[in-house]
Amino acid sequence: MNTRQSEEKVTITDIAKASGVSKSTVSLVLNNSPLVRPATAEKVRATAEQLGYVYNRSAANLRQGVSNVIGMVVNDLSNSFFVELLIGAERKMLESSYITLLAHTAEDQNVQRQVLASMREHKAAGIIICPSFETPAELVTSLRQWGLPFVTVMRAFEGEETDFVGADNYVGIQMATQHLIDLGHKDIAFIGRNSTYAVSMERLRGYSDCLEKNGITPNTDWMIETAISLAGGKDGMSRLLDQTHRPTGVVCYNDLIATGALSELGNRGLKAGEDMAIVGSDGVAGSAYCSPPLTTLALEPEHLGEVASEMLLARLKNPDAPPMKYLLKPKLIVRDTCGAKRANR
Amino acid sequence: MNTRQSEEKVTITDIAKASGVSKSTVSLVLNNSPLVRPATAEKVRATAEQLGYVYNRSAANLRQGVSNVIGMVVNDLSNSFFVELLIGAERKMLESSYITLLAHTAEDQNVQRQVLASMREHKAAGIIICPSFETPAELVTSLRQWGLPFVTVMRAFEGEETDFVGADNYVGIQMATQHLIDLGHKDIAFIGRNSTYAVSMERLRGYSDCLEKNGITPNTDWMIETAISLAGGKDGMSRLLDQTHRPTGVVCYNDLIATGALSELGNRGLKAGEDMAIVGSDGVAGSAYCSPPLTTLALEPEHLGEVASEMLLARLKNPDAPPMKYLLKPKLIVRDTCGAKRANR
DNA sequence: CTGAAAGCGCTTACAG
DNA sequence: CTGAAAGCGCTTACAG
Repeated sequence: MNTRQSEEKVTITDIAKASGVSKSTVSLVLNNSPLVRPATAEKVRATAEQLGYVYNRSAANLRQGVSNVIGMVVNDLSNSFFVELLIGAERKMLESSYITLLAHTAEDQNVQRQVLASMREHKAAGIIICPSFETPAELVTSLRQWGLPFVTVMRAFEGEETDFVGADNYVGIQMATQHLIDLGHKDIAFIGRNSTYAVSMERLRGYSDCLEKNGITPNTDWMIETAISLAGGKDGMSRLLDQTHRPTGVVCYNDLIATGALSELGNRGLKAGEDMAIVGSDGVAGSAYCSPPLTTLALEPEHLGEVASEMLLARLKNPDAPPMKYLLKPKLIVRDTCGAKRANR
Repeated sequence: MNTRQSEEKVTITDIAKASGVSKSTVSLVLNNSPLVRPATAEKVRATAEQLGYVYNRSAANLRQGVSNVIGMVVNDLSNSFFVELLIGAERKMLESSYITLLAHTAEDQNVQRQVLASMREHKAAGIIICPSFETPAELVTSLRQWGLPFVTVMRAFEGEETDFVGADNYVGIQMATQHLIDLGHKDIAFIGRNSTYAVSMERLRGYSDCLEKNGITPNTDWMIETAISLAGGKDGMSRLLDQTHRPTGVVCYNDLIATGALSELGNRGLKAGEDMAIVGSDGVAGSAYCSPPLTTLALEPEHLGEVASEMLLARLKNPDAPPMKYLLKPKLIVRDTCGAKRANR
């Protein structure tokens, strides 16, 4: 790269002059159009390089009416599940020469509104959104009206058919619950009930239905309402352990809750997998390094992120295709906190 | 918002016509210029709203030569330290009405080069960068040549005076090591040596110097080289425990390593804080929920992220100010893995 | 305080 | 395969 010229801004007009072709041809070359003779293209590219040319995306965006940025709206980056999802999605986008405009809403509706508006102003080509708590279904209407393609991740909008990537929460939690039952547990609690949050209710229902299917009457005292966080998990376990009649097993809403619960167990000198069986959900990278290693459900967040990107890319190519859905079927990862390995000895 | 009109794209020209002023005035109003009479501004704003106007940033960027996006280049999102840093930085930027273009390099030089080039094309107003492993100092030259303001986070460039936000690694690790020595340990190992990585060498030096200052001869067999990851920590601890002469305390490069080490300890039926004293570094949110809770160094990643944003914002306001530095002094957080609480009983 | 005019750097039909 | 021309929607001096 020639350092001197790169200081002054060089445009396609300069390249055109220097290489003896028209602006149009330069533009075509820059966009890898097959219309240009290879020899010409090569010459143009060499000139661009030599002049220290930098493509100006703002100009292209203005002209074309869209940009090559993809908005990524994430509700909770303090949960590694969403971080891993973000990593997968971002990597895939980069491979397709898009770049990610990130916004962390921290479950705040106002922030979500603000960033979405900003992404619209930036002429984002599309949006991947993990909606924050209690996002009204009208958001879907707005996004459509704006002509902004989007795929929804993990949290579906009630009554709306949108492109969606998620996991089968109901089936997953049933597998987790059944696993505990198969190990001989009858007194099983659930930590992470959150009535304002559809996914929580879905998982709770999976837990509850599974108990009933096995002839066990669900105990509402054991459906612990907490914040979805490490602190919430710890607090939830604490409240559970303070009850006079303790359960022997616990299904946790997710790995964050499970990790917090494990921590409280340790504080009380109790051992997961021996004194109490614990199962999480999500299969976050850290779950394998809990002490003891956490039995959980693999939801493959990074994979889900990649799928979300691919789906959005497909949507951009084909705006009128029918709504797409990807529902991952969780797999049980048996590690130590459920006690299965001990039981097998 | 009027739904019908928002479908066709309305521009400032439309607003100008509809409200009986010139384009210039509309532009001034949109940018909150004090030059416009309040009554006029109000009228213009109402018209804009009514027509369903959407500001077109691409046009503004083209005209102004810069955008309102800030590039955030992060080396390792699988380390919560950087995630928390990102959260802090992003929130601060949003408050200042910037929006974050995120790139995760996953310690890959090629990806880093690619995303930086892309951010340049997008006319990013500035960059916050946590450089990936072995980033050559020439990157600084490029960035300067490009006229792209940036602040470097955590990893400084050797021989380059750049705006920098980081922590005093040397002093921090000495505090951690001294804490173990004060608890009576003499045989202290270090997990997370990585000779290609300056921060690791800095922390290793803090550990080593602290031992010597206390009349203890450092044992190179106990300076465990590993990947900086959960797996690396687990593996490092495993190799340490396989040695015939085991240490009684371990200083870990960071919380990721410490968490992995804790996990291996648990697998072997050993208890941190009793059979082996462990200290981490970084003070990631999850460190409080390890089992047992991790004694570590508070580096306040979220705060560092905020500081990085503020520093970049200051730099944008004042391009010619001398280089700025922020070096956080770590604080020791005593929890359970060091055994101090037991010792005090 | 407000308006008329120029121009930022691209892309895209349209000719040839 | 290549060129001339128009225009995307803003902002910014410059007048008044």
